[in-house]
Amino acid sequence: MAARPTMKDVAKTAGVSLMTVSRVVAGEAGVAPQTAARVEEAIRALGYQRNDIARNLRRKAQDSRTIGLVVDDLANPFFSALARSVEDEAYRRGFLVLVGSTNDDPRRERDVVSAFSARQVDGLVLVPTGGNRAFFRAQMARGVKVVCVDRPATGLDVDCIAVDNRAGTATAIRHLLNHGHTRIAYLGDRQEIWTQHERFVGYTEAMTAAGLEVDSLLIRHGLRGHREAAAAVADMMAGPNPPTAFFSGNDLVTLGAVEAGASRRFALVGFDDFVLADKLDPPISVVSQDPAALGRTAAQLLFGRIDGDDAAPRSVVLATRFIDRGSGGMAVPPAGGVG
Amino acid sequence: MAARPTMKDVAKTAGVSLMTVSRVVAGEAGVAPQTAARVEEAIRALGYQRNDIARNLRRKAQDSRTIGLVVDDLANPFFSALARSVEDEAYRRGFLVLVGSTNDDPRRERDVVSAFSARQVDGLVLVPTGGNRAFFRAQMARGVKVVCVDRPATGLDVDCIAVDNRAGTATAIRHLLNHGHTRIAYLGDRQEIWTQHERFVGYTEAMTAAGLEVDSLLIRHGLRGHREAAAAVADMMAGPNPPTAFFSGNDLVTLGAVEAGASRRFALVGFDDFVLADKLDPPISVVSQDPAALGRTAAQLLFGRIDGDDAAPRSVVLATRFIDRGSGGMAVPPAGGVG
DNA sequence: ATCACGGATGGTAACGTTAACCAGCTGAAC
DNA sequence: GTTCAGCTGGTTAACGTTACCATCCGTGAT
Repeated sequence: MAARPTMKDVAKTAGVSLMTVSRVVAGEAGVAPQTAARVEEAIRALGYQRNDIARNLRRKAQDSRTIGLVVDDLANPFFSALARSVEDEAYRRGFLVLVGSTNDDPRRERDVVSAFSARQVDGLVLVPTGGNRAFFRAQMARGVKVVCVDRPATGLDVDCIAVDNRAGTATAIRHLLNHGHTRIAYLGDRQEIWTQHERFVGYTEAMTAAGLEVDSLLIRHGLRGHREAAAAVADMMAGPNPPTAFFSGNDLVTLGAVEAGASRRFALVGFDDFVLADKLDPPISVVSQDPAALGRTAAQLLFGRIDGDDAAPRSVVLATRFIDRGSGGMAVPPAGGVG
Repeated sequence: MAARPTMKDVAKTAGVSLMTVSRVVAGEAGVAPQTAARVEEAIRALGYQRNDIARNLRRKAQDSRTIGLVVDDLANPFFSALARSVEDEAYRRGFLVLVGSTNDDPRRERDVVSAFSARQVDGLVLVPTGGNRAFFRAQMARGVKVVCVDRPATGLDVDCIAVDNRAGTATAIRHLLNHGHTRIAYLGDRQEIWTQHERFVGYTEAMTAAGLEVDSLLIRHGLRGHREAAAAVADMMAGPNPPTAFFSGNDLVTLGAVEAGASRRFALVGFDDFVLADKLDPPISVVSQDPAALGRTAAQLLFGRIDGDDAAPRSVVLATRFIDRGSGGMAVPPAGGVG
């Protein structure tokens, strides 16, 4: 409860001026060793710690050594892995990280980013919701550097790190086609989420390229979480002429499909790798991406910007990796099709 | 790049004094509606946003509306679920959250907490490494409120939220005993981690209570991550007189055991529930705890402290839940023991 | 003895905001 | 017409730090 000691207190105790204390604390040259020792001693005695709020205010020209990290949901393994690698990069550079989850809600995104910006963050690693275009433009005009991860910010001229969602999905679909599947269902989260849209386009393109029509009865968007996904699968399987294979647009949806299809009734390939995918029966084939690499790259790009890199916005596309574990070959229909 | 507008700029544009702007921005009464409107207009025109760094400096008596969250590893699903619920509570109250991972390294913990404290956080939700006792005492003397989660801070008089690790473990061990197992191996992370120690004690007590000797060949501490755990299992199973059952001290170790025992060669019960545990073959029985509840409770307690609650430190113990999925009944030895 | 110089230290003003007063103005009551 | 209350708005001084400049002292050259 005792008021925190300030440089003034330290100065009084050490019998020197405020400025000398400031110099010692900042590790600047130009202080005699004995004087410095006396100051250090006073600092220890009082338990003094610099107030970085005051410091940041005074030297506002410099950066505040704080960044903001805004993701969809911190509890999601994909985003938490990403967050950890952003935090590691920040720690290496002596930066602090403010975090916020948006829940894919533009209003909460706005709240969070606004609060971060009021705290004078130097930059943001952002998984954008898709809203708040004008708002972000205003933030960037104020000097806040922004780097998008996982999804680009539509209509915003910023750096972006993401994977090639279309190509990754197309590979997965071709894998299913090669196993003889033609009735391949698509399960995805809300189409407004850029990654989901891209993956759906990849699905459509791969199907069309194979000369197949996309059956709208086999398409489900807007699946939030595994429960809804499981229900969608059960629903489709109960209908007439069910699919023989499913493509799932993210890890949670894949989980739902696994729950619904524990009895090997259909083939399944999902986007995003997940823990124990290889230990299931059958092991699940996936399109895998590396969230830690995404986070690391994003952070590095952001710190480059903070250090003054003002080249044109970059767009980094990382590759996905298809991991064939066998689940694409289940329940292959007899040759000849359904005619 | 343009310098951020300040209240001064807004005042000039609106043709009022600085104080009037401050009052409008803070939403204080005592400003005529028309004047306020003029100020609002200027704010919009300039894109003004309050500088909370300056604000916090001036009103240091009040709190800075920022808390720090320090966990072992943000990428670990357990901690990320906890983090998300802490963040939700903070968001509801208009607080910001700084995060840091310690990697169970007291030095990094110290770095991170020190930086948070220099930023004048009002409180900390902390998963303590076990080191830095004196350091934390100093921080708390400065007025930083601390609440520990998952593990108590030994020798520190602070609030703590954790589960009953001994009782949870004992339940698991008794479950295995009831299935006829007597050679039950213990696999855990570093014993210096409080939870691991507690779980080991629970194991020992349950074994002794059943009149069984604890065979040191069946004990492995210090397993960091699933890979080491899998190797430990393989090693034990290859030895003479292998165990018929394993208890694993955390989720990652359980994962390793699953990897090593995919072929149902032994019984297994683990601490911490995990995604897909029920979809494995066999489904894995676990002692489950609720990380979101831990985080929520910790945050609520912390905000209570920040709001002035200065009652004696509380210790909240949440119950664990044993989920029997069948993996405890595998490979039951023939009655009569090993003689 | 004087001067220039460099290293050490101190004084002062700012950073952007708010707390605590204080000064006008209006209008109503006497 | 004076007074006082009530409201609006302004002035000043902080918060804890650092940028900038001034001062002081000892040394060596002239």
